[in-house]
Amino acid sequence: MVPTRLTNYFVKTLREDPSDAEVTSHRLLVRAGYIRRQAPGIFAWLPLGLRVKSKIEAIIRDEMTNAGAHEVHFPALLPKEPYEVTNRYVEYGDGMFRLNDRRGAGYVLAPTHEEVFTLLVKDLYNSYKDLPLSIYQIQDKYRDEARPRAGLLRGREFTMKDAYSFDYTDAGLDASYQAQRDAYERIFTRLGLEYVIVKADAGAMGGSKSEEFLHPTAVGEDTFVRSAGGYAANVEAFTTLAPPERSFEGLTPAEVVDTPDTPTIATLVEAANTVHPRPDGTPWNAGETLKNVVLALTHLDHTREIVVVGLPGDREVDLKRAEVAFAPAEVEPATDDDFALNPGLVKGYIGPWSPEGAVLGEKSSTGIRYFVDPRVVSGSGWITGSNIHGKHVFGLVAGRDFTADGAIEIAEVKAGDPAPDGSGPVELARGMEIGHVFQLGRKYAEALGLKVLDENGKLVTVTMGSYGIGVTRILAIIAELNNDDKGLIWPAAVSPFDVYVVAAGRAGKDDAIFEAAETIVADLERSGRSVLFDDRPRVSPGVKFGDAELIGVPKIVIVGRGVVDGTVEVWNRASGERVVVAVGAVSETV
RNA sequence: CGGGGCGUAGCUCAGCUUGGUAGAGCGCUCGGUUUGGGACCGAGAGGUCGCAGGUUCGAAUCCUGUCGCCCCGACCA
Repeated sequence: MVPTRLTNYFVKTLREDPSDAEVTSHRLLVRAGYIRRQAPGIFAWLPLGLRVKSKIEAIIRDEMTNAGAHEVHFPALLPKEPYEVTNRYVEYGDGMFRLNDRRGAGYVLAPTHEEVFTLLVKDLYNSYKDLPLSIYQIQDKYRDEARPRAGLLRGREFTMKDAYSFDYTDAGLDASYQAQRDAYERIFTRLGLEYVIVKADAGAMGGSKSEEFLHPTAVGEDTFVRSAGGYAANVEAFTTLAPPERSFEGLTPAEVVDTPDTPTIATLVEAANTVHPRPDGTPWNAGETLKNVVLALTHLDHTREIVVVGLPGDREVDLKRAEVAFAPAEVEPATDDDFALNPGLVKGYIGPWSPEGAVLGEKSSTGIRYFVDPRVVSGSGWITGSNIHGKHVFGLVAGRDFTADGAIEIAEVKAGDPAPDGSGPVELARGMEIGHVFQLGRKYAEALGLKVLDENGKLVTVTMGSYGIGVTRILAIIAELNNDDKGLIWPAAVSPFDVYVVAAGRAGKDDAIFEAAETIVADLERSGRSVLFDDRPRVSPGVKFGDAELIGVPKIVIVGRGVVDGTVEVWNRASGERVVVAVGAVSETV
């Protein structure tokens, strides 16, 4: 092996932080000469960056092989037709880069590759005997993000390992899914990345099961919940633990009460305690009111529908959860125009019931669909609007006085809410998605006609899984996690080089230092270590030490003034510890 | 798409309020001194001040427009 010498390696470190980088990983990767920005969210990779990326990819490949998956490689540039068949050409919206060739034919820069993987298998396989199959690639993906940010953490071009499994039975899919999931656990462990496996929303993609691997970090973009008892879920996938239903026995009848000037929950609670205190004297609280929120859904066919959702007054609507609950429709708060078009809704005093009868629900006077939070169980009593301006109704009981068109998970999740599996209260945390395993089911195979003959000679549709890992995002997260005020500190598993050798002397005067350094570098290379050698002849030691720290190779060998005594220093980048070692003993010490 | 900030040398920035022939530090080239924590001296190279209009005898500076970038939010299989 030929050692890599700084005198002719393609790397330049920057003395100051680049002005357009704010996040630590972005700042250091640019400063230390790993990447350069080309356009927002698009980066060029320099030799150091490529080496780290290759290390990560090698670990992924290794574990993909262990999981029985085979590597293939698709183009990033693909014809648009497969994406039209599954309708993703439209559904992906502005997020997809689209372009035309010279004849006007449509192409896309692939945001993900489900379609072409499916078609490839369809092209080659016809029999259940060929299944199961897992294939993967490591390829650049293109997504025209509305706002790329934080350097590599959310780019428009990024490297992803995407794997796809093909089975002809549901049990087979479960096994393939589990194999990938296990491989992910091994990969993230080898990379030294903490992760939480959370239940993810699977609805929109038509699949049955989905889990995300989140790395818990404050810079994360996803909010998830977890309990001490081991439950973890994306907030979109969190399900509410509903209280038990109660009998109507002994419940007082509903009562309309004057509550002027109480358009908000806070004013309502205050008024309730004044004008209609609870018989036993304990104060009413916001959680006992039923807040009815008007939402506007835009369906795929662009029709607009007004719906009302009832939830405890101490909860806000979480629009992300709402999007999932109403998918594929888009959700937004109702506008003044919506209210104008629905005079049956008395703003500030909306409720499912009125003295004249039901106001909300498909079968009510308005016909507006009405959904409730799962906490609104049969037998629960509420303070809510009476659809008369300035009046609320007390003791309105679900199941007795009103019914809804269904329960819906739309309320915000709060710290302390009980986990649905009974494992205790949950806490909220931030995380960054680093992997996603997904049972796609038969959606793509169905759309693209991927079928095989089974044991009985019957055509069956194949069931699929897709499994992604964000390679470049992982690189950024590792950088984000491993640094100090001097620069990067790579874990050995992904460091661009195993050892960094500094010749701390001046060529021409300290030739013994350079000769000793050459010997050490050769020894290290012979022992199988990759070496980055700072052999710059006339650079002062301070600059060399600074660059060594910035670049972040975990083991640094300083060949300098100790050479006269036949010693050098082995410097641990992470701990800062330096130990003196005989020149001949370096390769067994580091 | 909404809010904020910024575009001046390779990099980081000053200059703009109050218009008058474009600056600093770092980096780069040449010569010399220096070498265990980002040395120093001397001599250089390098910028149509994002772009386009306008005001003015004169615009980096004032006005209008436009493009781009960064951050926050919305959005994000």
